[in-house]
Amino acid sequence: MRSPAELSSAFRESGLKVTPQRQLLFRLLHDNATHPTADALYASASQQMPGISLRTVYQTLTDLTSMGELQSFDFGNGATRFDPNVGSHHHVVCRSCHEVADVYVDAAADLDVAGLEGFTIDRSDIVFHGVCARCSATPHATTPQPTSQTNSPTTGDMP
Amino acid sequence: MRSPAELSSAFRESGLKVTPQRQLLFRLLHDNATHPTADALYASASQQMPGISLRTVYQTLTDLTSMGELQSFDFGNGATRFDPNVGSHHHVVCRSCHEVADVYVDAAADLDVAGLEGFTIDRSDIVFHGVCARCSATPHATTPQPTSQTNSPTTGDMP
DNA sequence: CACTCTATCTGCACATGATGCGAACACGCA
DNA sequence: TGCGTGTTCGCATCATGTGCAGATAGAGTG
Repeated sequence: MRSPAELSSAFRESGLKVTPQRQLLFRLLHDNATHPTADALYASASQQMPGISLRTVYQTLTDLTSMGELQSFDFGNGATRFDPNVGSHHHVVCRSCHEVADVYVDAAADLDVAGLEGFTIDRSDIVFHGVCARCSATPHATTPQPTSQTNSPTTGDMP
Repeated sequence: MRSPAELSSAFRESGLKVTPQRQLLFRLLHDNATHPTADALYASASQQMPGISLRTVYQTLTDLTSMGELQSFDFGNGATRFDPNVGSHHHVVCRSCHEVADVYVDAAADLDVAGLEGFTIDRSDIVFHGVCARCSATPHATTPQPTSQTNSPTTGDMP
């Protein structure tokens, strides 16, 4: 997504208002690579602006998503996750702590697929499920932390 | 998943009981390519066995999934979908009617991926989003129907 | 066939994520 | 400063799932 300043301009130009709540969310989302849930953003926002409504967070996320400034994903862990990275990329999800990281798949657009007859495709999502380095070291880790990745790359197709 | 008869034997051999409810669900799921939700199965089951509990449907689906007889997927449409096809395959989802179809992706296991450092991957899901033939013809179709696909194949990578 | 043990079924309460609605509020322009 | 309309907020509501406990009924045994 664009910077908070650019978004503010874009909102005003579209006749939308730039409220403190929206500005706060712009800042919290900009360059945010943690793929936060609405609830996580609400928690962060509440620290800087006690009293902000969860409803407003949802509303703003929905608006930004429909404006194309955010992408939303559901990895089956109960809550929708939002990603300000709207470029072409895919994801890897830790099945232990549910941390999400961006991955880049070469030739993802050139896959040879059987069974698409009749469908007009406009988006392809590839999601890798596995265990992150931290959870591999601490089997029962549950608290996601910011970016941190290290060794032992591995890939496979198990379904 | 295996046939109702095979599942019944397998259940008994494992000390699990073969109840009419389970047998009904075995039948409803066998060779079922519609990727039903728990609620959809409950609706089907209720017709043949009025009084069956939604709780029992959920329980049985969970059991079959943990036994490896079913795969479960969440495509972000609100409800988990179940698939008796436990072989290696992927999916295409209609963004209009939410119909789900199986697709087969060549070389899905050989993708060249950047960003997996630190992760140990055990499963890769590829989901194509688009519009099915029926919804292309009838823009506002909302009622999923059994299998039916035809022309105009198209693929892309838009995110 | 009756008996018994125990897995299962069922109904309801509850948890969580998300949305609809209406009144009060405040951004942005004149 | 004043006004109009888009926003915010809080609460009710919906939907998918899960936890719990008593009633029920497989399935092996005598």
